[in-house]
Amino acid sequence: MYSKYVQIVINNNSKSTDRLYTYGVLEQLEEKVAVGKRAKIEFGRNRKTLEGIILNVSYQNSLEDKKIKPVIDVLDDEPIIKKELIKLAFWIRERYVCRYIEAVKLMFPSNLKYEQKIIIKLNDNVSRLNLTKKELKVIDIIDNKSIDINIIKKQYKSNDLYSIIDKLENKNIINVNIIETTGKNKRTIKVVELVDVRNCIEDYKLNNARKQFEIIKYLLDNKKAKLSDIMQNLNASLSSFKSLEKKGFIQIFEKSIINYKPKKIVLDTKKVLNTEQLECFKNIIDSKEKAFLLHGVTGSGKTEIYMQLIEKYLNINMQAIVLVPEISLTPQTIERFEARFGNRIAVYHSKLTPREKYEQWERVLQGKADIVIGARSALFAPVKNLGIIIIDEEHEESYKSSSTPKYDAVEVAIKRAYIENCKVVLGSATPSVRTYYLAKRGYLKLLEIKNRVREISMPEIKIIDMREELSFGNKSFISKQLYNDLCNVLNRKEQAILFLNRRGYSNFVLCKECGNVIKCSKCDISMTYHADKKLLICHYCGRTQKIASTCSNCGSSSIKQLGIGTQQVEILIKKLFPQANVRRMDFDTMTEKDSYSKIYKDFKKQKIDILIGTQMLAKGLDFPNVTLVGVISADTSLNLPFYNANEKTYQLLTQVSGRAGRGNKKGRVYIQTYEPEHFTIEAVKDNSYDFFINKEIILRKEFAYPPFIDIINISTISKYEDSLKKISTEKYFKIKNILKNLIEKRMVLLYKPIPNSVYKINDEYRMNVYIKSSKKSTLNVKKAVREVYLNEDIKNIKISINFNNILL
DNA sequence: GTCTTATCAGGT
DNA sequence: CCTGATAAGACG
Repeated sequence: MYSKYVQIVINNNSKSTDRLYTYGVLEQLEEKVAVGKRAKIEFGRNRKTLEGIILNVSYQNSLEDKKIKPVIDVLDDEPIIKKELIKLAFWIRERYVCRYIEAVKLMFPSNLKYEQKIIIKLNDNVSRLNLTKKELKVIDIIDNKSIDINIIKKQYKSNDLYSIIDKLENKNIINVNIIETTGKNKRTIKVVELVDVRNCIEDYKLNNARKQFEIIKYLLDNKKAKLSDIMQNLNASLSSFKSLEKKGFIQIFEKSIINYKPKKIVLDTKKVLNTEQLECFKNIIDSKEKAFLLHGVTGSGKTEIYMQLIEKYLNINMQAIVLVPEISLTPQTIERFEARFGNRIAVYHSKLTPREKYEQWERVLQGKADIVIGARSALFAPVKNLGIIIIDEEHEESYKSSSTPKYDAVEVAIKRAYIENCKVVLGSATPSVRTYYLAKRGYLKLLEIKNRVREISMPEIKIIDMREELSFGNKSFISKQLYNDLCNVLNRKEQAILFLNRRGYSNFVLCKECGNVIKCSKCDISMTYHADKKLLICHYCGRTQKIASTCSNCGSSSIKQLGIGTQQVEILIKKLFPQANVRRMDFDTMTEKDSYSKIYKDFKKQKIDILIGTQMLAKGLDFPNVTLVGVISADTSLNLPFYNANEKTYQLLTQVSGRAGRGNKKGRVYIQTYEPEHFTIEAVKDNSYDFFINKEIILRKEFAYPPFIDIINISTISKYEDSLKKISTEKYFKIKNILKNLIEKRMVLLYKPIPNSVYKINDEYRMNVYIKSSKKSTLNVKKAVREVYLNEDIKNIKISINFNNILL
């Protein structure tokens, strides 16, 4: 009966449909079906047809034909996911323990969705005679309106609704209408074209219709025009057009437009690579290896290497994907690429509307763009002939997805490169421990650039022991040395950056009498005082509340602000240097769309003397006149309770230090800390990545942390604390039982469910189970996690599975 | 995701 | 023995 079969994943997200279903292909669709296209199918006893994505086509099948339903229609003319990306999706499903559909959905924009709605309408003049009780009940619910069947379902609770609907339809009492949305919601405009020129002028009927005649005249001049334009110019109404169309004079049709206006671009010429750069470039082009780690100090000209690599592949008709951290995806970055490569660039980032995302995606699919630049999701761009993937600042946290599947774009990029047989280059001045270790083990080829491009020396880094400051009687959070040098910088009309990784005014507000700390009512976390708004703000959920003058717990008025934030630094610095122009750049001052570029421009024009901010300004800012960088406190980051706290601190401090001395003047960096002897701080001071990484790798091995083992974390999240505790314990024992053998053999360490470091966030509680697993056992652990946490329905509880990822 | 069937408590 | 609520299972 069927000559072909397709394996389909159904586009719905539920525990038991996480598998492939076989459908048969009838003769009339034989030519149309293909891997990567979407298909319209019937499923179960659903009235609606559903959408599925064809992941495989075969000629044989083990099931009997009579048990197989046919594909109703094929929804795409061309595949929307190419085979290689399907392969990648399968890999993602295994690696990050998610469902097929969750992995497959990464590959195409979310608004590309086929859906059906069933709308019921009561016919006119219905007689209520001879109807059953149930039929009357349904009619009462419909109540003279057009209504979605789901709304009826909610009110009419028994399960025979569809048979009642059928009866009512047969009795001609109601009208059942199925409405399809294809999701191909391109932006369209209506265009009017004159089709029958000779007839229209002479046609007598037009003499009475003045407006219609005007329209014809207008079209005689213009031939084709936008409907909205004519309507505006002639003040005509739609009905005039409709009747002209009926008479056959004009034709109205929809034309899709893409909101992509090619800009005028001043092309930039390429720079000459120096010896070190050239060697890296050649290494990547010539070697047989696919994956490279480009470890180059800040200012070593990695971007120029990327550009020339891209050019190389464009010249042989291949395309490139460039991933940059979300935070660096600024107009400046894009302009830099446009200046080199012109308009054939597609940009992906999280601030695009669904439709804009779709448009960018489609440009790539249709081969209208050769370079895709974007945050992590750009990795899945439907590039046809992929030549190279570049990941800049590969150590950045933003490459790890925070929604399911919680993939790591760096790992996935390497996988994609192997599947598509293309190159992948990971670049960083401070490679992550994971990546560096991969290179050390030979999975990546390590390329190093030790010198800055323009023979600018690295900044001088001074560590300031804040304990000493205290013993000298300096209770302020600005050390004497930093203060003095700030004065010097201002005198020399140079610029300074002060860095503190905590926004707001103070860290928390405490009552000195009873020790009560003001916490967010919805989250289990202390509120941060914001001096500018005079409000307490929760940094987890954004909730605000007024600060009271007395303690809500004991009524005492000795309320104290503890811990410093950027706002407090701003206030102090303005007090210390009233003549200087001081500005702050953090999440709170970035409320408006162009605030970033505003501060950026002002700083560049040297309208700002001292810029204070959070990690936002640690990345990528390149200002030649900045000669001083001050890190107010290195300890906040160093003492975070994560196994990668050292790594993150090293990266952050190195990045922020790199902001100093990028011009001809020598830069200086002051790092204030209470732990100057910490090896991370020492490594930053000596600018020695090698020293840091070797020590850190030893520590990771000793304490059994990634990359030596895998950590899988399962977060259970719920509004209902009691059932959360119950379920998380139940699940824990269940998985403990499955993994019994591995635990006994000490291949797997399973920890009891513990409350998340911030137990309550936005009124939801979180419990975490951590599993440490030897690399050999990881597959088995993942299998068990899938069985216990993914294949069972858990009421009112959300599950989040994280693989080698740090949570909150 | 949607629908059907099984099961059980509670009521007639 | 009926009813309603809820959990479990199947869909190709």
